[in-house]
Amino acid sequence: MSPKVSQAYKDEKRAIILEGALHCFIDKGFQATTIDDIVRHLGMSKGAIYSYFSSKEVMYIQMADDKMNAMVENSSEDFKNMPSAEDQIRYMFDRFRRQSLDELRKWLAFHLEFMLYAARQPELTERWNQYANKALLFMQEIMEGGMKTGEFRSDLDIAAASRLFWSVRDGLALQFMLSGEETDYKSMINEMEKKVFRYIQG
Amino acid sequence: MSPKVSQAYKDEKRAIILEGALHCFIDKGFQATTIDDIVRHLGMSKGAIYSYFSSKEVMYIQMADDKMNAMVENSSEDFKNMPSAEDQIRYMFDRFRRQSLDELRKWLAFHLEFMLYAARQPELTERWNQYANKALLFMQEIMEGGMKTGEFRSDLDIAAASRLFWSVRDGLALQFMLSGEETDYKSMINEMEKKVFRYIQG
Amino acid sequence: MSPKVSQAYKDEKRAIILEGALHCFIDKGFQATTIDDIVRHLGMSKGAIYSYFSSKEVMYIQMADDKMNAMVENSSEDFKNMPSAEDQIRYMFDRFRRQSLDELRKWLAFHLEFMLYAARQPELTERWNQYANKALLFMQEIMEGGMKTGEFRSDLDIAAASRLFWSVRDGLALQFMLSGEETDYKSMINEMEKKVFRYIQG
Amino acid sequence: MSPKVSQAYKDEKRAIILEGALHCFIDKGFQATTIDDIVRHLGMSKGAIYSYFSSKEVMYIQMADDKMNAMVENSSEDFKNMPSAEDQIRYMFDRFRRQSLDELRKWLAFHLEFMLYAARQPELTERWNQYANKALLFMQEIMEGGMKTGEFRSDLDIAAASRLFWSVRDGLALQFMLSGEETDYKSMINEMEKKVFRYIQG
DNA sequence: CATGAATGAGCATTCATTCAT
DNA sequence: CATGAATGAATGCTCATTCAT
Repeated sequence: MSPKVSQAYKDEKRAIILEGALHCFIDKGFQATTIDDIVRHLGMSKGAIYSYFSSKEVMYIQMADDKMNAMVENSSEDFKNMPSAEDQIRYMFDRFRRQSLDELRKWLAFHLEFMLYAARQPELTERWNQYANKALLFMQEIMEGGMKTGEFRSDLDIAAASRLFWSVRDGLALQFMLSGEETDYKSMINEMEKKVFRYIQG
Repeated sequence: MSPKVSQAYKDEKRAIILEGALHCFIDKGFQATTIDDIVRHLGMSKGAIYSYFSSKEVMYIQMADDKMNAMVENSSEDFKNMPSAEDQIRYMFDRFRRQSLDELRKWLAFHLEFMLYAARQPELTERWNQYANKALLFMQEIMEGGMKTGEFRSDLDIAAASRLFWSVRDGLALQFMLSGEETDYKSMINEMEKKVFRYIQG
Repeated sequence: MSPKVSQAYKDEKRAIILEGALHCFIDKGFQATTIDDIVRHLGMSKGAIYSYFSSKEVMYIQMADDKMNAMVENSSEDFKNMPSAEDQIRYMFDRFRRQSLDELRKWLAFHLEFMLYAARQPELTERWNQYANKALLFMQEIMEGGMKTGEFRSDLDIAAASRLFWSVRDGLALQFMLSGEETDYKSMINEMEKKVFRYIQG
Repeated sequence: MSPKVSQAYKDEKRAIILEGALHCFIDKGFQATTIDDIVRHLGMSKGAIYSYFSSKEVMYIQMADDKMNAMVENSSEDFKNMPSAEDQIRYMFDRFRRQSLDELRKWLAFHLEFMLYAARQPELTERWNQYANKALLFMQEIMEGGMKTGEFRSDLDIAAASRLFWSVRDGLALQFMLSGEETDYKSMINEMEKKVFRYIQG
């Protein structure tokens, strides 16, 4: 498997490495994962990995970037034919509900570890903030839509409501990070959904 | 057969070490902090530290334990002469408000890093859950009190409300972990306070 | 049964590779130059290079060999129609003068690095010595010529004088390896030229 | 062997490490010497070495610095009671003669390798030039003394003569770097000595 | 034949922990 | 008891060389 491989091949390999590394990072954490762990998991040579990523950190950042972007982009796609803002927000809650606690925990562990990592490196903090803003704007646009159609109360503070939405989502996830039953989690999402709608619909 | 050093001396020294290590862990994170960092910060010998704690990890766990216990205990103390449940909860919000964003961020970074660390070690996960339950119970007791005095609505699901309280608190903190202004943070606490009371008072 | 590629083509390619590698070795040194540096500089594939040279070391040795031989051969060529020994030696000094300090430094760096490299490998030491002897003989022949024509003093110790010539040349170059002005260098060559002639002409 | 060791102990250990590393660097060259080589040669742990020197490069530079300074300083010491400039210069030649070819070769290999290394790093080039200047000044002072006492010819260009002295010394050493007999080397030093004196005494 | 992706031994450096003094 | 020098396994990364396509 060697020379003159297609760009598609390279892209795929790159994705495979990222996926394998992600698996390890989720399993043991970024700092605790060694390159050898990744090598072992992927059954690939060290050199191969380093020919696609110049450092463990670059891999990590790239991975976080991809994940962060995917989150907002995936939603946008599904929203194409949802005219109602309420539907859009209910869809978001559905997505939360669809994710199993197990998945949630892995996702959150990765997410939080990267946040802590970013908190100690100015240029990453900046990137993180851009992502956070993207998520906030995404919500604000939905809410703006809802206000225009009269679905939501007219005196809604969009910025605050958007923050509240994510804050509720993050807080909830954090509560169930280390313990809790799937059913309790789902029912709390329902509870939160009600509260959020009570708040934005007045 | 002299007592050599008193127990009090030992306890104090132990506390000093823990405090110095905490400073470093907050500053750079647990994994990134080296024993030499702590030694340098404390102006103490490596051997001294190792005679009080058998490993860096033991120090970390002990420290987290102390912090977690202190949190609930401190509140309990102040609650002695607060008969009203509403006052007690408002007091909690006051404590959140009194903490500067800067302090919050440091506190949260330590808190989250330890949570991630605990998530990967079963025996620590257990300990963490005990703490989380303690915090939940603490809130539940307050709410129970509020229901008895009629301050809160009678059909309140105490367990859910308690979870909601902490969830709101955590979510809020997370929102402001990497960016955001002090004033925005404070006003969101106020907003959350209103929402929480609307929820528990019906 | 086609000749595929002609020998001439191969020789040319070989020369191109050697030239490109030389550029890199002079720039960064042998050990510090990676095959990738050479590949990048030549715009050629790794495989191509390895099909002409079995290792980086072989390339290096070949290159040094070529350079060493070229040095003496070039001179011999130009000497064809110089009957006077004095002219021949003056011509050598002219060649030194014509080389800019910048060129000299690059040339010397390569030369010295190879010498150090050779010093640690018996078979290369041998080869180096053959070259050194060639250079000495080359000078001795000139001087012998000069003695026959009576240009140089009759009691000249040819071997010593030849060593002295190269020793003067090397020492001078070494003096200016890391610093010094072009003009100082040139004037010292002149000075040395005078001294050498005073010595050999008596 | 451990805590609260004296400064003398540390200095000694530092010197031992430097000496051991020098041995390896001379043997295999700086780049080719691995930390493990040094560890093996010294029978010491890697950590111990790194607690005295922060990197292999720092060790190398320190070592070169020491050697370069030692050269001039040693001579200065011996010159205290040598009133005649001629004696001083003859003493220098004696020192050259006293050094065996074997020692010379090792010394020169280290010297040249460091020079090549320095040539590629601006801040080291600077340091090297300072040393070279020191050596030049050292000679110039001797010659100045000789002119004052009338030992040397009055129209001597001190700067040029000083350069010539070192240039002769370096060129000679280079000639014998890879081959040559001890006796030839010694007799060429004698020859050079004569030439130098003929030059400076007129 | 040419290509360049893959290999993996090798390297400099770090750091938690130990233990001689 | 306290000290801090010593240890050495572990880690991230490099690069000459190979060989499947």
